[in-house]
Amino acid sequence: MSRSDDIRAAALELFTRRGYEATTMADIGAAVGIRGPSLYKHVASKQDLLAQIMTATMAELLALHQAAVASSDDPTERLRRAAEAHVRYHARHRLEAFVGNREIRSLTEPHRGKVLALRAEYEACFRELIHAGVAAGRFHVTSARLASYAVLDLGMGVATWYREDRELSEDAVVWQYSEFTLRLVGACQPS
Amino acid sequence: MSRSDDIRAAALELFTRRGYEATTMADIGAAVGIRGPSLYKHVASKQDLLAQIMTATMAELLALHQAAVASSDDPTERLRRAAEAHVRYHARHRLEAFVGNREIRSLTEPHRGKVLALRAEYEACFRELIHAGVAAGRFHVTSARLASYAVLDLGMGVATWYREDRELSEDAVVWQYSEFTLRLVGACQPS
DNA sequence: GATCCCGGCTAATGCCCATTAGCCACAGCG
DNA sequence: CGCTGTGGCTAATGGGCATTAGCCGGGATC
Repeated sequence: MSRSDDIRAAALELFTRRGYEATTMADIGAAVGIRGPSLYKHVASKQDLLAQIMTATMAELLALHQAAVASSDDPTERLRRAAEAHVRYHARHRLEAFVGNREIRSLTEPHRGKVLALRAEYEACFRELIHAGVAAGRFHVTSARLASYAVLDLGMGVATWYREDRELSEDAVVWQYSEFTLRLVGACQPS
Repeated sequence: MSRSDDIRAAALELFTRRGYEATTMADIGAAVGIRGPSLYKHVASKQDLLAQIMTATMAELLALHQAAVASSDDPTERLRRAAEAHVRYHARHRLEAFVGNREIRSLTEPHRGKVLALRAEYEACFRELIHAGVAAGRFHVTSARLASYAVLDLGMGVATWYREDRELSEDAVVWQYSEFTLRLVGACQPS
């Protein structure tokens, strides 16, 4: 289904640049070289397009997170890898991440609940990771909740300003930001 | 002009919750107890409402920043105060900050340029602050640009999740987050 | 008391949009 | 060669929206 994929990609691009509400089916059609109504031969609705993008994004993010934290038992190392996965995803798939974060309010109810649940689960994972580090005396923060918000927000910020063609490589950003994360939770000695 | 202020406040609330595109003039009118068309006795247009909100927000943020950094010569103290002002604004005026960050793409051209210029100026201030600290050997980051993005994103994140009625007081968030900022740039010894 | 204007209202206006209906070309298959 | 299904098109449907026009009550001003 190359056509459907093209359409999803075009929609993603437009949702990112203009927002869901400001994007019309005609716009999406034009981006793949057909008229608006023809899109309905490939997708159920505009809303469905958004739902597909957002659920796939959250599922992928969660899967990457699970894989990252499964690779170590050390709290610091687990958080580092989780932060790396988080930042790398937000850099590499910045369109998906951007839309995933900003268009939740445009999702209608059967889907919004699911996406919010996945997001809450993701947030809880980070909070738990930080909590474990604090309990082990490895991190030093007064509020694990606040620290987890901070760490998550760092990644989301990457999705807003990162561009592939800058002087900053993906690896550079990932490395720096996971360093920021560890400093933030007080896991690092100053180098 | 209490009425105009009420309208701006209602628009701000709705733009935050539903987004600019998804908010109708009728919605805004209903929020202040009148019909949509009657709003035009008080405001020029929906777009003008957004422009007023966004330019006022950026101007206020910049003014607070200037006041904060003017109060010290020490790089660490200047960054701390700038971060405090940044976070405090994003907590106390979270609606304004939220809309200011998310609806830039809904602003049409005469205004968007101005708001983007103000925002660029604000970002440059932080970058300069961090650069100065690095030059003085007080901060330790490989990229002042990256660090400034991180610091700014932290504040913007606050505007997305902060609520006045939580267990976390404004001061608690401000203090924690400015601590995060200083740790992030490597200005803190681990305590 | 007449006038004026402020701030409401309802009813257009003109447009845009998502989605549906119904048509057609054509490619692959029998 | 005919059939069928795929994927395009245009036209219609039904609705919503920002904005404008034009009306009106009522309080302030003279």
